[in-house]
Amino acid sequence: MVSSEALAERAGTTGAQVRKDLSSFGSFGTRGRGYGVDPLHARIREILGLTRPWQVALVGAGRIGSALHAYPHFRDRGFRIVAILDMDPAKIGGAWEGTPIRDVGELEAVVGAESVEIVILAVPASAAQPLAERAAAAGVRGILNFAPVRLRLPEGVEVNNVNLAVELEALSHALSLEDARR
Amino acid sequence: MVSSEALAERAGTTGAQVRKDLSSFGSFGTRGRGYGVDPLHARIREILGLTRPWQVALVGAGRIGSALHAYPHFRDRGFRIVAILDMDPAKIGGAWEGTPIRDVGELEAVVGAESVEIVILAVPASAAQPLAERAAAAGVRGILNFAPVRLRLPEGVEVNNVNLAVELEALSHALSLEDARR
DNA sequence: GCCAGCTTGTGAAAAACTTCACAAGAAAGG
DNA sequence: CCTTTCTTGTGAAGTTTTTCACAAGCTGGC
Repeated sequence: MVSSEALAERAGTTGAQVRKDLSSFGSFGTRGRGYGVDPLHARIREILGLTRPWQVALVGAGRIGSALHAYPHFRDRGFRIVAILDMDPAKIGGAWEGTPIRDVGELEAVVGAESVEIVILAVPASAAQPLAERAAAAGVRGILNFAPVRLRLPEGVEVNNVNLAVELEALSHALSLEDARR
Repeated sequence: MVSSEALAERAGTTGAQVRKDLSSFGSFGTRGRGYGVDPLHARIREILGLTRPWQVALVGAGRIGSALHAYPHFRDRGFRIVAILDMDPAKIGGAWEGTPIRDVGELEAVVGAESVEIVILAVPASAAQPLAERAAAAGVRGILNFAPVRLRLPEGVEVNNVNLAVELEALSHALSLEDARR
């Protein structure tokens, strides 16, 4: 068992916050005892939609793509990278750990054939928008976008942006504030 | 010139929000016209602390480290990766684009010699906490942490976490919600 | 020089989120 | 079986953030 307070300490928040958040998905704690770790874990996996695997295509076989492909926590949580696409002829025809790198021109075909629901976009900023549009048109439901552009896509396509420069800039801002306070 | 509404559209928010946010740093728009692009850009760089370069050490020369080192937008914004550290003897002694890869045992020495203020931590989860502590003790002020652990550090050290698995999980959650609505 | 048309900056209102605080319930020990 | 101890779940209070709405102010044209 684990208490809301113990969870809060690990997550960097308060017990009340943890309880409020969890209670919005139903009440599965036990008063006086806390939350059972296994049931809680199972429930969170359910809430996050991790109880079934997701078919993922990796678009962009550059350095970021390479890092993401090797990232063990994706596979752990049921994200299956079923295809890798790139536009560089030097890379097309190669393979990463058995998964072939295919021509990005085949995007639509791959999405259809492999029932791809999520695309990880790890391409240069200039290539991102058209590729995202093609993926969306081909039926992809979610895009994890590493390109530093805000994608404009039709309603119904979920986009999650990761902008590495912004993360460093946030640090820079925080440190500058410190400096200014002195 | 650019209006708050135009900025808002690009950023995915509202004009009122943009104006409130900007006004908290002083008023540098012109009524009836909007904001001058160049002054606005300069002011934001100032606010983010990007008017001077930051000395950065990259700890972890794996795939993520490699992607980050090659990421052009860091250098663009004044983040100078002045040192690369790793624990793998096969990598130590090598170099990336002229920057030598050094033994992570030299962390403290490097931080001192190069006046490193920011560390990018791109190491496995198990190695992150001790390395973060060492960096903090050596005088590093900010850490950009890619390891999926919550670092516990003394007050005054800024930490910014990037958790790639969480980003995909957020997508998964959003798509599951859609499914549930049907 | 004045009027018309825009757009900022900002109080006030509304909404969202967090914290407080405590009744309700569960378990362990006697 | 009763009492003590602990921790959840949740209304209410408090705080923060966002939206609304409009006076203030700039610019261009006449």
